[in-house]
Amino acid sequence: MQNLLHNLNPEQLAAVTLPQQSALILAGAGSGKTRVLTTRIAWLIQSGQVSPAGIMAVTFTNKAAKEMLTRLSAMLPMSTRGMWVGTFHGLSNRLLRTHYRDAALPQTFQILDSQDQLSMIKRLLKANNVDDEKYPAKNLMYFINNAKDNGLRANQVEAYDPIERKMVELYKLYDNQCQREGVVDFAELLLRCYELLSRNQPLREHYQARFRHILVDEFQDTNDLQYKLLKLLAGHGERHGGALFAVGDDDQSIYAFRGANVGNMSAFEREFQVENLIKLEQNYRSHGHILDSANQLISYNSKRLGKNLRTDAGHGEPVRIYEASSDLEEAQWIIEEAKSLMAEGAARSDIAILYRSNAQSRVIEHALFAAGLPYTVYGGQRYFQRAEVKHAIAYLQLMDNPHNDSAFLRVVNFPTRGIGMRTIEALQMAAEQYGISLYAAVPYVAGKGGTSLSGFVRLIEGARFETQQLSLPEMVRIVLDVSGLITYYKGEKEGADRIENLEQMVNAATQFVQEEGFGQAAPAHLGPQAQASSGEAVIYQDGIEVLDADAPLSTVMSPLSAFLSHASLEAGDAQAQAGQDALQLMTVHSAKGLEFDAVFITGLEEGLFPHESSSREMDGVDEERRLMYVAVTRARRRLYMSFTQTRMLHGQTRYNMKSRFFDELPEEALKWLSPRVQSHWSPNRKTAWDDASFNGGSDNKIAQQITQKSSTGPGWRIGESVAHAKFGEGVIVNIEGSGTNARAQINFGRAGMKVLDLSIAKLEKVGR
DNA sequence: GATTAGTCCATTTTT
DNA sequence: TGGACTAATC
Repeated sequence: MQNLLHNLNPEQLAAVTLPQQSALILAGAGSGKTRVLTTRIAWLIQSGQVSPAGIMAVTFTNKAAKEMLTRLSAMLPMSTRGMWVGTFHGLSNRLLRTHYRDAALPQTFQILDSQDQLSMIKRLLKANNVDDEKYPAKNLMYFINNAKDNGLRANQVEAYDPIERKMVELYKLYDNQCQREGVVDFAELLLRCYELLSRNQPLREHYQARFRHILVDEFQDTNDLQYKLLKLLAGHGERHGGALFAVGDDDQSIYAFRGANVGNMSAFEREFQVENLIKLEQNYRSHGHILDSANQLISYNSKRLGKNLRTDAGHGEPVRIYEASSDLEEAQWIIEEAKSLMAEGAARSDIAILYRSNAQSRVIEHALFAAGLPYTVYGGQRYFQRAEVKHAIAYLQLMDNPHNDSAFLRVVNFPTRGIGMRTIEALQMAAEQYGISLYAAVPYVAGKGGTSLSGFVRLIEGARFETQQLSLPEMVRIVLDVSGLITYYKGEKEGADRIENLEQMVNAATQFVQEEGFGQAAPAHLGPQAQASSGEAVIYQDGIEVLDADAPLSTVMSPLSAFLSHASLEAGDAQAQAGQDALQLMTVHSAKGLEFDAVFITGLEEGLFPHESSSREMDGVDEERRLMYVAVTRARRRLYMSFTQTRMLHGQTRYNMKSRFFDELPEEALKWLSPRVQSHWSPNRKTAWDDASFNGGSDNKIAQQITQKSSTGPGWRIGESVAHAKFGEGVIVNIEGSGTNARAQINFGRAGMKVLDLSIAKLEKVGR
C-alpha cells in the first residue's frame, strides 16, 4: 500500500484516495493521468473498499484499455478478473452478449464497422429507389450516427424539412434492416445498451449495485449517449449506483467533429454536484519554454474550466520557428534539423513530425525517402480492414450468422463463382419480397443463377459442418482453404502479401483464444449452453437474467462470435513497422496521448492550421487552438514549428499567411530562425511567370511583363508579405494588370481576401 | 468479367 | 495533385 501511493504528488494523492463520491479530475497533458486512474483502482482494491468485480473502467481506445490492464496487473497481487476494463463499445458488447434476449438480439449478432455500415446504407438507398444525389449515403450515415450518438431513435428525431423527414424515414428502414440481418453498428451497441438498462429496472439495479466505482478516461471525449449511459450505470438520481470518477482535460478536447461534447464535463460537475474537482497541473513531460508556450496559447480560449501547467524542469531550449519558402523547402529543413538532432544522439523514434491534415505527409515522405531516412506514418490500413482479411472474416460471419447481407454480398462471388449482377438482383428482389435475408432467399431463385447460389450456400453449410468440432484457429485454417481465397491470391501478381495476411489470421485466432481464456478444446461454434457446466455464467434474480459477477467472456459467447466481435471492435495494428527506429509521422490528432523528445509542428499557416473550414463551425477556431495545444504539449525537450510561403494543395499553389497561433505564443520562449539566404526566385521554384499565369487567368504576356517589372523595380510580387493599415498583414496571391492599373489580390487571413489597386493602396513590405 | 478511361473530390478518427 | 470510385469497353 505504501509503495502504491509513494511518489505521488499532493494532487495526485488526493485524487487517488478520494472517498467514494463523484469526482472530476482535470488532468493536464503529461500530468500522470493514467497513473492516477490505475493507482486509484489499485488503492480501492488493496484497501479493501471494493472487490475487483465492483470496478468498471472505461476508455475510448483498446490501446488505453490494454495499457490500464497491464499497469494494474503490475500493481495488484491478485487477478484483475471480474473487473470490467474496456472501451465503451467493448463493454457494451459484453453486456449485450450476456443479455442478448432482453436486448432483442440474436445470440450471434454481429458488429458492422463503418465500411460495412456505409455499404449497407448504399444498398438500402438503391433498394428504395432513393436519389443518391439528393441523399448521399455518407450524409445519411452521418445523420443516423449523429442521431444515435445523441441517444435518439428515428421516431424521436425531429425533422424540420422534407429532406430531414426522408432521412428519418430511411433511418427507420435502416434500423429495421439491421434487425432483420442481426447486425448492429458501433453507435447501436451503445444505444441498445442504454435502452436495455433504462427499460429493465432489475437489470439496471443489478449493475448499479455491482459497480461501486466507475472510472472514465478522456471524459472530454464522451458524446451525449456515452454520458447518458454512464449516468444510468452510476445510478444518477436513483437509489443504487456507485461513484463516477471522471478524468479528462477540456483543453485537449479535439473530437467535436465526431460528436464529443466537452460540455459533458461541466454538466457532470453540475448534475452530480461534484465537490471534488482536482486539478493535476504538475507536468512531468515538457521543459519550461514549451509549457509556457502551451499555457499562453490555450489562454486565448474563453470557455475553459481553467488550468495552468507547471514544471520543475528548467526553461530548456527555446521553441524554434522556421519560415520556409515552399512546402518542399520546409520538408528539407525538417530533415536537416532532424539529422542534427540525431547527430546529437536522438533516436529516430524520439522525433515526431506532426501535421494538421494527412495530405501534408506526402511532400515530407518524399523528402525523407530521398534522404534515405527511415520513417513510419501512423494511421495506415489496419489489419482487420484489409480487403483480403475482410473477405475471410465475411465467410466466418456467414457461418455464424448467415443473415448478414453485407458479408453475403462481399463474398458470394469472391472468388468468382459465376454469380453475376443479374443473379444478385433477382436474389435481392426475392429477399425484399419475403422480407428475409439474401441467404434465406436463395431457394426462391430459380435457373442457372439459383444453382450457383445453392452451391455457395452448400459451401458455407459445408464449412460450418466440417469445423463444428474444431478449435477457432483450426476453423480459420479450414475456411481460408475452403473459401478459395488462398487459391485465388496465389494466382494474383500481387497476391503474396495478401496470402501472408490471410495466414496471419490463424495466428491472430490462436492468440485471441489464449488471451481471452477460451479453453483450447472448446469447439468454436458452441455457445454458452454447451459450456454451462464449466460454471454458471448466468444467474437469475426475480426471474431476470443477470450476469454472474465473475463470468468470463468465454461463457457468454462462442469463440467464433467473440473473435468476430474482436475483429470489428479492434481493427488491429496498422502496417507492421519494419524499420524499428524510424521518424514518426502523424497527424496532430493521432499524436494525442503520445510524447516525443523532439516534435516538429509543420504547416502552421492560416487556412491549414487553423484549418479554413474551422472558421465556419461554432467555436471551430477554439478547437483548432486546442489541437495546437495538444501538438505543443507532445514535446519533451525540443519543439520546432514551421510555415511556408508557398504550398501545393489540391494541385494548386496557395499563398497562406503564417498562422495566427504564432501571435499567441510568448515571444521570450521563441527563437525565430533566420531563413537561409534565398531569393524568392530560386531555380527550384516555379517562376513568378508560372505562378501569375497559373493563378490569374491573365495571359502569359502580361504575366511576363509583371514578372520583369516586379523582379527588377520596387514593385510587388506574388507570394510577398505586405501590411495594410486597416487589414493588417497579408500575402499577395495574384497581380493583374500593370503600371498604374496594376491591382493585387491579397490574402489578409482573418480579414479575408481583398483586391487592391497597387497605385492607390498604401502597402508596406513586411520584413521576413 | 476484367481492364481502362473519365469523373469527382479533397480536415481531423475510434469504435 | 493524386486517389478513389464509376462507367464504358474489349
